[in-house]
Amino acid sequence: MPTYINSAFCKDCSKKLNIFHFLTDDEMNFINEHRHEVKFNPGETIFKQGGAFTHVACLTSGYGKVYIEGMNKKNLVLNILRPTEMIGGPGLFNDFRHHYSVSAIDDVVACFIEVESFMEVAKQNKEFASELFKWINQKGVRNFEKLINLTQKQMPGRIADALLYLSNSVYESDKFTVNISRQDIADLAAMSKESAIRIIKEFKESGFITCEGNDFNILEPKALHKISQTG
Amino acid sequence: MPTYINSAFCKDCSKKLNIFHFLTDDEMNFINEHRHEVKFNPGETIFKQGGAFTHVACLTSGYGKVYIEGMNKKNLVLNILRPTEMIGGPGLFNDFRHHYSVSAIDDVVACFIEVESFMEVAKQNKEFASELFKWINQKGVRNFEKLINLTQKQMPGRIADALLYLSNSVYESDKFTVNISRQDIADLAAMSKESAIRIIKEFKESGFITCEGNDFNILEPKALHKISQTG
DNA sequence: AACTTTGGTTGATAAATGTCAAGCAAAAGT
DNA sequence: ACTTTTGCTTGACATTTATCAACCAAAGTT
Repeated sequence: MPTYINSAFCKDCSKKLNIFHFLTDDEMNFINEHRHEVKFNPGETIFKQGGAFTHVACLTSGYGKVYIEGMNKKNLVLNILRPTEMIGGPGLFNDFRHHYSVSAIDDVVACFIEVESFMEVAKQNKEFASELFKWINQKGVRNFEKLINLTQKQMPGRIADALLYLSNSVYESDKFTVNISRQDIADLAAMSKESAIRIIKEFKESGFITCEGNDFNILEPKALHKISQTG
Repeated sequence: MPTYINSAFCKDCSKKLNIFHFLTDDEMNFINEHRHEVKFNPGETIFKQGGAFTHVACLTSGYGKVYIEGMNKKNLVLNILRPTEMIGGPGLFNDFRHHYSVSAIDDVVACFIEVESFMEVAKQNKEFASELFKWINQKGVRNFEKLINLTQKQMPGRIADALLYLSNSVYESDKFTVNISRQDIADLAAMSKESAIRIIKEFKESGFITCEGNDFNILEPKALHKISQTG
């Protein structure tokens, strides 16, 4: 089983990433020449917090977990990545270090683009640069929301947010089977694993959701929204 | 007393802002033609969260408070601005709304630059664009740190962070007199006013700081650092 | 001078949350 | 088939933190 492949052409995958929409054919080819693909096994580290920011990456298949390694070995999960999502971070154009880690949840294929080439294109192409600004700032808005959610809501509100996030943005269905652990859900909502389990149980008993093992079903999304709003 | 003035020339103030270092004279003049200054009284709103992002601003004198208006009328103070600092936010190149509010702490003069002109220069000048990317991502890193500090430290660690921030980054001295309220300090550390007061009292009793009213003196910065590290 | 308002402080209490320990079930290894 | 490990779950408990109420002092008002 090869861990280094270069099967797909950039253009195919980039169709789904609107950040690449404004590239010319030449620029697309340039990017294509400065990229490579890597396969990861479940649990393996794709980006390591503190490490050198040498490449931007793009998940072409599989799920990934983006998390900040915080204090006392505690992680804060920022988001769950699906194909096809780009992975960057605030080290770009800055200190060129990774400020979060990314690990493979299941079998993952990631496409790595050399950061110099990526930035060169960003400097050449104004539209691309604008999209990049937009992309970075969208992440920024999401982090603001996370800051408020995690500091001003109590546990039921935070778990409601986490479940709605998984349902709406990750698995895109009311019914979904998670491939992340309870600890990951807890790290998404910034609480202890035990507390997360207890709140999920409460939601189950209230009839807002069903949950057998890793199978979730959001029965009353409106109720969860309300809990999220209330705090 | 005029509230609309246009006294200073852009170039003077921009010397201190390294983001403007790479502008040509023409670009500088262009910015200069598309800016205006406004005076604010203490407490007045400079940027309003949710409002249209029509201008980037720069504090030319006085102190400002950047805060997210969260749930249940609770605010989260992101940082305290001093002259000469630029104010933007993740609405730029994105949805062109403000995602935080900014208010004047004391008498403030702010210089507003039209966002279209600002972006035009960013698209023209690659070096400026790079600096802008860097600036935005530096804010992003700081927000990551805030996310960890506020979700993974308990109150003493968070107050230690707040005091060190005020000492090192805002008033730039071990001895300083705050012009913000106890509530603001609490909002900086994401806790209730009463809790903030209590922790400050504990630090006083431990001999780490002195504090009479608004006069603070950091006696043992190392002790505060340790508390910040421990959580 | 008397009154009101505002921000700061304190104590008592209740609520929220984490920690610890134990138990359980499924999966993995031998 | 047995053991071991791993992740999930639950209960009891301790700690952290917010809330509420009262009080105080300074500053502003009448």
